[in-house]
Amino acid sequence: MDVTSIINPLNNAQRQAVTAPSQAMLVLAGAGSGKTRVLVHRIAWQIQVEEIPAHSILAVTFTNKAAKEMRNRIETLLKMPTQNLWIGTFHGIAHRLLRRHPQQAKLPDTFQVMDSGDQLRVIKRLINTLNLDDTKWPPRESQWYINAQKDEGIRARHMIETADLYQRQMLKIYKAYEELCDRSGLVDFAELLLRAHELLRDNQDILDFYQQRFKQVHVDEFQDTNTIQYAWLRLLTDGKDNLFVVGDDDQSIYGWRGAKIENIYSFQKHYPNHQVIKLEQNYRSTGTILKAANTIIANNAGRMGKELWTDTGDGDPCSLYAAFNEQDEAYFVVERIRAWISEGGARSDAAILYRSNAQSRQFEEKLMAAAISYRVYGGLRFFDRAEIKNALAYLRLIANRNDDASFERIINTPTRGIGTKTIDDIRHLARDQSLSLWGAAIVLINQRTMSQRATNALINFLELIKALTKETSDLELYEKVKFVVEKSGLIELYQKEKMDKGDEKVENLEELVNAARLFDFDRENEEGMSELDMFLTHAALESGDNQGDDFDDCVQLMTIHSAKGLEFKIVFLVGMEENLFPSQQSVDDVGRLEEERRLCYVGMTRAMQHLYLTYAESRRLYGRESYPRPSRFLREIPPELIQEVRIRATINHPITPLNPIKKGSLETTGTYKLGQRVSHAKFGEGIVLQIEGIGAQERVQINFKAVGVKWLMLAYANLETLQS
DNA sequence: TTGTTCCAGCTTTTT
DNA sequence: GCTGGAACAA
Repeated sequence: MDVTSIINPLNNAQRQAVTAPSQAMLVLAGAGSGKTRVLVHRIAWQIQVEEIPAHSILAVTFTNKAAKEMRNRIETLLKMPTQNLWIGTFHGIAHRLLRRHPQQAKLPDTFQVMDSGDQLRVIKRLINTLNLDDTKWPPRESQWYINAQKDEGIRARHMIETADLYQRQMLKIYKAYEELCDRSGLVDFAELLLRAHELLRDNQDILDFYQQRFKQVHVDEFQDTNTIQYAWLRLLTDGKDNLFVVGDDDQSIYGWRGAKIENIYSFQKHYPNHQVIKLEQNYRSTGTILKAANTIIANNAGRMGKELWTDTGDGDPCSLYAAFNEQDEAYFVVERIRAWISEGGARSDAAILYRSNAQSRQFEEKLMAAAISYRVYGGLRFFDRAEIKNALAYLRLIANRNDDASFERIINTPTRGIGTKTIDDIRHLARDQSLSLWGAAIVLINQRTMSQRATNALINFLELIKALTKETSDLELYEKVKFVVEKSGLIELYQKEKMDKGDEKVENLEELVNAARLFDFDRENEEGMSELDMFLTHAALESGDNQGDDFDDCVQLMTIHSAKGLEFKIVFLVGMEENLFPSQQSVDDVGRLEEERRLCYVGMTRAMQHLYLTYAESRRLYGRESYPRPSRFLREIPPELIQEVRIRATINHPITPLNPIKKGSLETTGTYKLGQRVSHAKFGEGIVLQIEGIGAQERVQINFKAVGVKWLMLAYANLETLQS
């Protein structure tokens, strides 16, 4: 048997992980250390060497992209297709289980998946129906609350009503929401996971079946799992020590949405026979970048402990640019990118990473002005567009009449004379009699209590849906979509739209038809599902790539969060300012601050060859000028790894009376550097945090061990420098 | 029904 | 200070 292709490309630690006998395993994989490679080769090893049938292997990821990439790489390595191998996202796998066992999961077999936008709309409606003031009980907050409960495995019926008004109200909404979802056959993302967990927990035969089927379970990005995901994994692997997880506690940046870094510690408790392997050799970045990142992350407490290293040399120092303002910052970055391109660098190898999306604008403007093509990640995805969601809502109503979310969405889109009054009546009747909106509409018509006009309009709508259902029943999927898009009146609606947007929407609808035509059933084949159901599920679970075309060579703009897992030759980490990064809302809480620091670590380790850090001394934020201090993370980088870029001579400093002295500049004086340890006769030992002013006005800010942070006039302070 | 005005909100995001 | 959504007027 030829195993050299599986083994040869691996270093020692990787090889150890890949070839280990079946057992619980925790692979702590640092950034750029070949995490995916280990997973891919491990699975290939099990199939080819340990002769575990592919259908007995499960691999779970968080994103569709990661799942796809993993499957492709395994197929390339093994030189064979792997349809039997279960690789998918937590949500995708959970969905598959629910489709296979709808009765045991207590779901109608027409159930549909609802994305978070749908969920929000449903909750918004619900709050209105409950006659609650939605300014006092914002739908977003309720949505967050409900999902947080579900992520912890808590159902409304598990909760005890307390005296707390907030809790009582949230519980009321949660309850009503659960009822509505059950009635409509709607399943949100968190529900997929929770149901799948309950399915296994409450049906011993099903649990036995899958426990026996899956000889090996692999998990990618384990540090991002939440409570219910981990509980589900434990059920599947209960008593079998066959859970292989790969993760990096230092790259846990999704705590705010329920990810439990603690799962890594729990894993070690729950699987006492586990083995830990650390992957610390980095194949991406220069030694300098790694050193800087290592030093920063070392400030976090409670780490598993890892230090990245490389044998490819130090490379250039990291560059730091103190911009005058956010305009100057963007100007600087674009100039550097221009230089990079003129030296033969590819645009797509350059990335601008920021903490929050709002920061992208200056860079877009400057790039546009410089005629450098760029792509901003994280906008609306294809299946999230309103026109697409409308078309899908028609299709969903065809597939499941009780889908209230879709019913509401399209009952008057395009407008067909069904007003708020009629819709309100339907809603209340539905709620009073526990009917779906569709059912309530029929009752309402039969009651003959509405005006003739409203009744006719409503009848027309119901007839339209019935007609669409009937006339498309024998059509191919793409013909169905085409028929619905045209006959629903959506095309017509958008054609009439005056602004330039209308054409685009029509094009998108045509693109939807095309997507249906290209939809690959074999790949997605799930037993018991119609083509339409499969397509709708695909739309909900994979809202389309916001990935740019790989063909386009353009500069990449994205948040640091969305850059996780990617790498670029040259990276600009911009807006390195207090209250922006770390975010204002995270500075008061140690845990959240540490997550920001991990985010910084993630951002820095995206860079392969060169890392630029920039901050602005003045920034317009929310319409007001602010004078932020440089990010504390900058101070955590050893100064010798940083080279400050100064092109200030070419930039005119407008005179701003508010900012007479340069605040928070990181430039070094002759004697003192940031991070320099000093000693003061009265205050004792401390560390230089900031330096400002010139000559006799020169002041330093020092964090004294004994007395805290103080500003001192350098001329009088008589500081003594200490070795660090 | 459409266009206008007003007002809150303002990290990060995948499924 | 800008944006998106909701409320309002015509």
